[in-house]
Amino acid sequence: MTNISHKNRQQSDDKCHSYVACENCAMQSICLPIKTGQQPLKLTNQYLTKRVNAEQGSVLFHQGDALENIYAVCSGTYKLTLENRFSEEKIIGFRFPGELIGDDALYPKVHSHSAIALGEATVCKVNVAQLMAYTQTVPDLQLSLVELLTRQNYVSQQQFESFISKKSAESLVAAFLLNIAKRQSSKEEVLSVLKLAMSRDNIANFLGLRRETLSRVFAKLQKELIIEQTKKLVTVIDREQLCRLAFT
Amino acid sequence: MTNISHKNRQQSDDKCHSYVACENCAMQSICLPIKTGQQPLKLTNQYLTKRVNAEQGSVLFHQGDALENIYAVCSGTYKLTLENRFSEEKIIGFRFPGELIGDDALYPKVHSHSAIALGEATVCKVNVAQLMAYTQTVPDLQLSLVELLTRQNYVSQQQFESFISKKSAESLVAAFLLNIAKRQSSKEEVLSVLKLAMSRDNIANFLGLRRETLSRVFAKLQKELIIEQTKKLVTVIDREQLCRLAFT
DNA sequence: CGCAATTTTGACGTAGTTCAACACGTGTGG
DNA sequence: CCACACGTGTTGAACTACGTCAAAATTGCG
Repeated sequence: MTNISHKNRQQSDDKCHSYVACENCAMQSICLPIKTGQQPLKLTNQYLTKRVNAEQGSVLFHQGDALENIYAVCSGTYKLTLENRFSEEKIIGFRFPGELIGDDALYPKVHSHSAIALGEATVCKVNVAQLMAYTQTVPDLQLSLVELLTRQNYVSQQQFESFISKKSAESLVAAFLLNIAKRQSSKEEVLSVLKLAMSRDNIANFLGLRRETLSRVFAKLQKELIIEQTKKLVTVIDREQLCRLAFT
Repeated sequence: MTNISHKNRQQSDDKCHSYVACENCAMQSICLPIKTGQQPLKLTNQYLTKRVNAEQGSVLFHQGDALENIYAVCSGTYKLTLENRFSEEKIIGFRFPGELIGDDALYPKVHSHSAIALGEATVCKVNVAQLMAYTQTVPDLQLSLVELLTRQNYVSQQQFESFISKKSAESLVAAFLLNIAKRQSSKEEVLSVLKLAMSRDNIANFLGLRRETLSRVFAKLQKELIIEQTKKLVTVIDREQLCRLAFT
């Protein structure tokens, strides 16, 4: 069951959320179908719900849910989790503004994981049944869907390859930070101060490390003046060194 | 550059290759477009080349090559590899009959890894440019392509999820053997004798272990009467135990 | 402020790596 | 035909990175 809160909560002392522009969103190929020659708004409104608010901890879908919608993050961060046979949580990914959630369920029509907001967030929602209905009649939309799928396949592949080749805890962490930096940056502009919405436990869980190990790695990187950390903010000081570590 | 040998080499003392049936192949949705209402042969012949022979070590494409074709394995086994900045090989997957190769390059149009035959093999070849040209005019083919992509996305996702939950060497090996067994088996029939075309070094490389560690794990599994190994043949004796180990 | 959750630090155990030696099969050349 | 190299796989012994356990320090929140 989808479980999004529409309540407009007061922004806490978090910085204001920055919303990603549609032009930088992975969903754009099916949200901005200008090529269709139809009124874009009129068409997309049939299956697209824009900027739905979600509060901390709210769940877009649960592992095992039938596929109803796919989502694009507008602001905030989501974690994707698997649940062990004995209800241990395993984080298999994070999603940042401009990235898709739930699209990997298009084939078996069932979500293989859960998606949970880490803090307040907003998402755009695409109803799959309605989208599919439209692809039947609008050929260009189908083409856009192919494009979306191939791009997404590529993203998954990239992540897989970056993961499978890492060995030491240090290189995992380095690769993680660089990956986050890249995904939070806009095109051509490299971000060096990272807001991490997730806890250290979340990161350790995702990377398959113990929280203690992660803590020690961060401490080491800080001591070597490669990064600077102050609670949820991590600053990349020596990007080159970090790259070197990531590819070791 | 594609690099397939058409020479009909004498079968060595390997067992005869078993070719996968098209009905069990991941490519079927675009190879058997019976729904198109056209002469299937006439249509698919435009982009499909069936059962091309490839010899041991031959390369379908290199990491960095521009995408020309995607392939389905008919017989034999392929390894997919990344090359390190200093030419160490990292194996990121194996492909068995009925499975696709190169499809993940559909988006950036460049292969992110190499595909190399482990022994003699045959593949079916789909020319992407021609396929794409046809999808423009044959809507059902486009739909089939969407289906292929979503299924493939799903497969990647599954593999990623199995990988990211980092585990002991023993459970990695157990999961690997079960995975191989499942992929080499046909529907509903569980295979217990596995022909491993890849060397122990290949497996160790893929799993991120040292060859010595892998050897010790195999020895332990054999001592505990869970598997039986005679060079390239591995027999799963106690499937249940193997499952238990895989999920630990 | 005060309590709970998160993060860090230290001491110690262990799984897997590293290094080195050996065993086996296969191909090559004298 | 044997000698030798070479690729592949196995085994033992020492080493090390990460996990485990326990406790302290810091942060966040009512």
